Amino acid sequence: MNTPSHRNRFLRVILDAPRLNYGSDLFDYRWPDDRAAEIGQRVLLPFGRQTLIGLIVEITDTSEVEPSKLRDAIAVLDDVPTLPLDWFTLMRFAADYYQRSLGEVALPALPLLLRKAKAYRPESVQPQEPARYSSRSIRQLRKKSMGAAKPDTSTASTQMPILTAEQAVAVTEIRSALRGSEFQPLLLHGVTGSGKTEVYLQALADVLARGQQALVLVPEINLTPQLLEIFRGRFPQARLASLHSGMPDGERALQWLRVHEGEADILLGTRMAVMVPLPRLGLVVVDEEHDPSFKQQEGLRYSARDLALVLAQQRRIPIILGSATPSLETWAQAERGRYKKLTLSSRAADDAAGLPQIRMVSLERTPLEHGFSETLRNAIQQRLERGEQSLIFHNRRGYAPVLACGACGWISDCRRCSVHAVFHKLDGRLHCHHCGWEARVPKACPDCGNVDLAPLGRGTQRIEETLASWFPEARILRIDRDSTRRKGSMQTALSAVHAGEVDILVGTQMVAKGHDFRHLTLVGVVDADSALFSHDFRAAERLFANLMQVAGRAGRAHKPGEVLIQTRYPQHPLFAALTAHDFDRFAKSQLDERRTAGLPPYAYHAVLRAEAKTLEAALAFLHAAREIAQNLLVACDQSSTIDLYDPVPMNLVRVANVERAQLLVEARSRPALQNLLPIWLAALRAIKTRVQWHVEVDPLEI
DNA sequence: AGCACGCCGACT
DNA sequence: GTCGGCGTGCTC
Repeated sequence: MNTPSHRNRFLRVILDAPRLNYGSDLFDYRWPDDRAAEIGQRVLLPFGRQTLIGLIVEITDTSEVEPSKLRDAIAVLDDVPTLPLDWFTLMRFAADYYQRSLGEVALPALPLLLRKAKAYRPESVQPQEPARYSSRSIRQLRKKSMGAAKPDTSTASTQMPILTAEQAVAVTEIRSALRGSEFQPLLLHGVTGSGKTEVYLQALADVLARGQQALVLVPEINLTPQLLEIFRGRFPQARLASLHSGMPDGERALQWLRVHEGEADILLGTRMAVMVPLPRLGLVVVDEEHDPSFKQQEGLRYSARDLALVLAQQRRIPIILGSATPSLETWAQAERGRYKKLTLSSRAADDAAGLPQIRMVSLERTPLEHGFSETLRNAIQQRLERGEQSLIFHNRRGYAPVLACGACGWISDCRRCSVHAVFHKLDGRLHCHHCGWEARVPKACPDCGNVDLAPLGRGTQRIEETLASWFPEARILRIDRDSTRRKGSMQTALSAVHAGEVDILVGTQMVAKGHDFRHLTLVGVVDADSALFSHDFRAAERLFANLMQVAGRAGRAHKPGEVLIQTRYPQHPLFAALTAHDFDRFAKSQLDERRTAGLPPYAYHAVLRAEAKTLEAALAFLHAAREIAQNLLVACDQSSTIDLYDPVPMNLVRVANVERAQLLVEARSRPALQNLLPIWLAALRAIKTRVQWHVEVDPLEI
């Protein structure tokens, strides 16, 4: 409603409507100048014929927008504290760095309930007074949280364990960094079991004592309950909040609000937690900082680890990056002295088992039976006899990666993707792990009618079957995405392992992460070779991290652990470094290679990806884009700083009937890359094309 | 995201 | 003749 008795100001807002946000995404609305409004408040707006919630980013006296187009904002919402300027600073950084608009970054960072205009209805008020809007769902949320707020009276022991000398040094350094109130990245490099968590806990105790908040990021949803429990036991008085994508909307909004309002002291969460406003933030912890899960793989492709560093820098506070196998980016920074390196080289005092013994099982001359060497099979047998647990690690779910016809060569391919469909024996179906396509296993070969279709290779289901036939008396549990699809099933499975109700655990990457199995003394890796000669320059880094992580599951609580890794290349230098537990050596050789080849962290990558119905269309767009970039580089004399590669089909060229291609941009200078991208993308947006495209800055896979 | 506009095939 | 397919473009 227009109120002619007042003069107008203009609210400049960003909106939660992604496709708008290409180019400029600011919209102006009229707002009477006698009514409260400030930057960082949410505002209810008429937009087309719908009502949306926007975020005020500017308040001005003038507007460039044609007056006939301007409309009145409906109401400024004050049901949630105003978003602070320092939060906008981080959102602005992320938008600029990842080449998105502020709206695309800032609005999705808010919980859905705070973006739902439908929940807002005008309240009946005095005549003359402007109507008030208050959201029912937010009020319900607050009511619910009042009821749920239970003072924790548990008598959990809060005594600090005795630290190793290295832990003590690390804690001292972190304490001094906390006192310094300056940006200080600390790399906590410690093998599994070396007591990184205890160092975090002592740092957190300090932060809590200072009345500050801490943000703790973990890579996996599954790791939050375990760590929350540890925090709760150690800090019974602290107010804990957690956040991950598995949470229902209401719960998410509640946790977010508690943190934003300063009502929570520790926020433990997955990558999204880095986007939460924390008014009293004193410390950031990124656990398993090398983990690829910190990089979001769709939408805004941000690295939560990298944004956490920016956050710490902006707020002038320390940040702890913890890992047994730091990313080479982080390692290089530590080597240059930009991050302070804190090393925990031995297993903690309460964990007398020492480092697990890692042995390579050469497959050069050994005959395999169902994928197992005699050595590995005997080792499992031995554990069964001793009543100890074994973990068989295999990073492939399903029964067999492909089903094939021996007669004519037919192979089970996905109809919509350029990959094989995986044979799942349990449901008798073929599954595409990329697009979700599935079909019944054909009774006979679709091409020649042969009824003998054979599974080729193996997945976790087949390994489980093999072990069950060899060890019929053993209790075998498989943990992978298929077995843990139901909510809570992962926790149930983990409890069974902890309770000693499982003899042999078969699992994918999922079980390798952070879970501490006390009775596990053997880890077997069925096939370590598939990543060894990959074209992806980060494959070795990932393989080393994965193997080290899974090896870390073996031998805790006074029982020595053994790790057997089957390979056809036992002499490979990666394995030599692995068996010696020598990350430093591995990192040095990798960094030397990267430096020579001019790859990250000595170069900076961005990729332009195109998706279209035909590969030709995608490639044609990329060729045009390359031409534009080339001209821009010549114009600003940067041709020698930035290399534009030839557009190529992506490794996985077709997914869900969409053909994909990409163009790699490699820069020797980060600023040069960041200067090129905005002008290049502006030019690309002007191209009229039906090709879908996006850029990714710092891609993990190219 | 919604929603309107607009330009071609197949139908009560 | 109209109904409706979804490509294109706009929303302060």
